Amino acid sequence: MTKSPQDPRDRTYSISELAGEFDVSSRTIRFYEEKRLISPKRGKGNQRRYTKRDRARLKLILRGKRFGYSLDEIAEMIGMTDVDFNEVDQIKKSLVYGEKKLAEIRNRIEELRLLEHDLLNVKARLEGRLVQIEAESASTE
Amino acid sequence: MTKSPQDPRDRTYSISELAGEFDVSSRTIRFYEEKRLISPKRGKGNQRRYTKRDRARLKLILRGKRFGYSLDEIAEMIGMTDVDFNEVDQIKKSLVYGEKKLAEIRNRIEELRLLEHDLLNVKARLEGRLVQIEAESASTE
DNA sequence: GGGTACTATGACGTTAACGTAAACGTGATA
DNA sequence: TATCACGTTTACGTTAACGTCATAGTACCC
Repeated sequence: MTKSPQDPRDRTYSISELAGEFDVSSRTIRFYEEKRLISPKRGKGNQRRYTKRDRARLKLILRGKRFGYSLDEIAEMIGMTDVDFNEVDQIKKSLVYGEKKLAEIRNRIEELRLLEHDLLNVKARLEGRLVQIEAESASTE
Repeated sequence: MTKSPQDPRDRTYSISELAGEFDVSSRTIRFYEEKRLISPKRGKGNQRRYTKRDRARLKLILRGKRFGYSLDEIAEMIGMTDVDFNEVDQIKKSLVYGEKKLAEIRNRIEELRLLEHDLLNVKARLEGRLVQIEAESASTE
């Protein structure tokens, strides 16, 4: 299986296509470019063309944001995926950094479980209270 | 088991105690008060005294922040825990809201798993590359 | 080739979430 | 009672992350 001249995987996107898909403004995407988080090529008339890879990157940025990471932190994380694939030291550093991030993520998952647990408790108490109120009103009818 | 006049559970905290414990500034805690996220009583000389309940609330606020929730969103969530315990409609509304939040949390857990997965992939590729480099250098020694 | 819909580049505006500094009160302690 | 360490309010400053123009080029369609 080789690539034909017009492989569908070579598809690119305009800025507003991506903006629409991910529900952010074009300005936002350009802003990410200013901050060097993403670097699309330019096509006809100097317009930005985003590859699938660019698209995946944007997705990652937005995902990071949803977890409260700042753009600077995300830039670091992304840097990790852009390691010069030949520099041994770089690779080793990236692995260490990656381990840290993994630990962080696992921590967050744990914390979310705790939060879920808290909310379930509140819910149980509220439901209990509802039953109680019903019982009371039934006894006074 | 009843409460003695000086039950240790009645312990309160000063603002800097909490600030120290949670590693935020006093200003930050006061700011949360401005935004009505927390409402400590005042003690001697008009100083803020935080109960265990206040402390738990602060913890919740900070946890929410770590997940990228804005203070306004956190205010809403907290509102849920302060429901008037006698208003049936309020309780029902809170339950619906709680369900939404639970779904959100479960989504986030899923997304974090995906992120973890992505990072593990990157890691595997980097490690593979390391082995490859070693093999190359060994063959040219 | 004229309209219209999209895009690019500035540049300034806005908002949330604090930081920082001033000016002052309070409480324990030497 | 003077000196701290800590607290209070008020107010202005700062930064990240965009929003919102204005101005101008471009592209596709009839």
